[in-house]
Amino acid sequence: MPLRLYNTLTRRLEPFVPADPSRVTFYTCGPTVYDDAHIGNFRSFLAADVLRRWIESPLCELATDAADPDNPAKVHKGPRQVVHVMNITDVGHMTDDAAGGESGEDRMAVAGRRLAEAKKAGTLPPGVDVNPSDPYQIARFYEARFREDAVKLGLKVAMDAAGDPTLMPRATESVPGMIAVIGRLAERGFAYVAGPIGGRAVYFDVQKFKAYGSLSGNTLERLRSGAGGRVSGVNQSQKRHPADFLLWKEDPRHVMKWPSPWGEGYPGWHIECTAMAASRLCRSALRADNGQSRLGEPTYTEPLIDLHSGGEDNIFPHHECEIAQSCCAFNADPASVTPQRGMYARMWFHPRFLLVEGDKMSKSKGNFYTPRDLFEKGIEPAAIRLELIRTHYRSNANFTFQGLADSQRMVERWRRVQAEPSGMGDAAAESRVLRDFAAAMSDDLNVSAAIAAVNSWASGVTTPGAAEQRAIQQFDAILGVLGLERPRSAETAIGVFGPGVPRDAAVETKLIARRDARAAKDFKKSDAIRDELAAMGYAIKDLPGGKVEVRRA
RNA sequence: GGCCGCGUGCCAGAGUGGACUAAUGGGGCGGAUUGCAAAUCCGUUGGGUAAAACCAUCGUCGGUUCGAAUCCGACCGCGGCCUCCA
Repeated sequence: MPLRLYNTLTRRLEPFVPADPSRVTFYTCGPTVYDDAHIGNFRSFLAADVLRRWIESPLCELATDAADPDNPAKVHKGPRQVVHVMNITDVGHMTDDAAGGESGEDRMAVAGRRLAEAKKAGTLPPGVDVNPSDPYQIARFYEARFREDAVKLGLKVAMDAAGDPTLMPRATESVPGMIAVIGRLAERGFAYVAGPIGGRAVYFDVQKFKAYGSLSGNTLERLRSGAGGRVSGVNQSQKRHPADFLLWKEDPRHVMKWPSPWGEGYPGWHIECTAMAASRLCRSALRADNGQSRLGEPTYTEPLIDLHSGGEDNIFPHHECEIAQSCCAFNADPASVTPQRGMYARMWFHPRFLLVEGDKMSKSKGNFYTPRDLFEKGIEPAAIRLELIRTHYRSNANFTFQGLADSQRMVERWRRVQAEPSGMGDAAAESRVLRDFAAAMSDDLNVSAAIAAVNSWASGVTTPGAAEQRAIQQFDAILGVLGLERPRSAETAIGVFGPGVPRDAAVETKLIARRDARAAKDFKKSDAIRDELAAMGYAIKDLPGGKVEVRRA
């Protein structure tokens, strides 16, 4: 069965039919780097990662004819490569949303102030030396932390980018490409310049693009009325339509600025993705490297890329604007572009938000976690990854500590299937579970059902053999949990201190006393010691060989 | 205020007209194992019965249908967007 996905653009389940099934192009809107990414950000990046891994899997089949998707003669079985690009947004966009990104404070400056305070308070991690008044240093600092977290959680694009940096391009290094695209939009009459010299703004003219609104289900009329009283002031009054969005802002005093035909300033929020996606995934449309950029002729009648993803909040305005500016820069006839013929990307993939313990995640509620927070608690990356991917991407997932514990146990169970030495192996069961797994994944990436298939198969495996190890390896190529880094336990003469549990001499003393009591068959005493440890917040487990594992209860 | 999505058992979470007696995992309960635990393995987990029959159940109320967790309507609750956000 070929892969079907829910396409936000058409609001339908559709077969995924890339231009070239052996080389699929995929762009994911990546992180902003003025703070650490949190688990909600990672849920959406991980959903994209699972999708990418599934398309690369030999188990995945793709239709090659949208009109006849189930025809076995028109199915692509591989081998297949996915070129997956995820950008780094290191241009500091503005805090003041109501004015359309032209006023307020630069987010990178806000981050700098926060870092400066942390530096003063001495709460920066040891070994960190970052100058809080240099926006580039701030961006690189958070970017490095993001890459580290991403690799720990098995984000393949981050692992690949270690060898090929062009897979995770930086917005600040893609400005010439953005300027080229803006220039083309102005040339073709889709953009206009407003405001006085010294404070000019280039806007995209939404009324010139008929299909504007089709991704988010908006119309220009509704956008105009919905804008209401919230859009006011000088920036709005110089626009031709309230939904017109900023492409370039002239502002010579801005913290990050570049020269352009419209004066020294900074790019708008949406243009960076168009430039980076085109220059890395569709080089005939735009080549932009190291300050040189060259646009191809605007002769496209087909989408530039196969697949585009981002969090659900990106649907409007970000992706809506990205579609508009991309089609108007590259398509032969932007007026004839329709959702059914594909706009800029063939398939639009939007994972939903993550809740925490049933609540919206927010700093004020104290339910706001980064992967780092969880690593520090001794929770291993595999458990976090599984917890974040095991709910269907189009539902609001609920992150809970109970769920994290469930995920941890599942991972351990799979490890046993993978690791335990061999029996005969059951090739029939293997082919059955591979088929069920593939059917679930191909059905709009139903990871829960796929995991259910793995679990019911795994519970029937008593003596794993070659067939079982082969199967679990194929599943994990997609789920991506078994190969992740595991936190090490600290081992002493008697204790094995689990992840996140510091070695403690008082605990050691009690363990020794307990061992002696058990040797003397004084179980009353040994049980009392176990209770004391429980009161201190530790759970213990006797290991073969006499050592005792110590974990947090 | 406008637009969109969701609501499943103790919890998480699949299931979108008949095989739902609701997948799967966790938790609970019983058993094996253990000095006792933990971990692991086996069984069980709406009510009812010896077993059945029967009754109840997928936010609430109503409707469509021979048949509804699934389709339609209203209401309630939650989430998203309506130029910060994954």
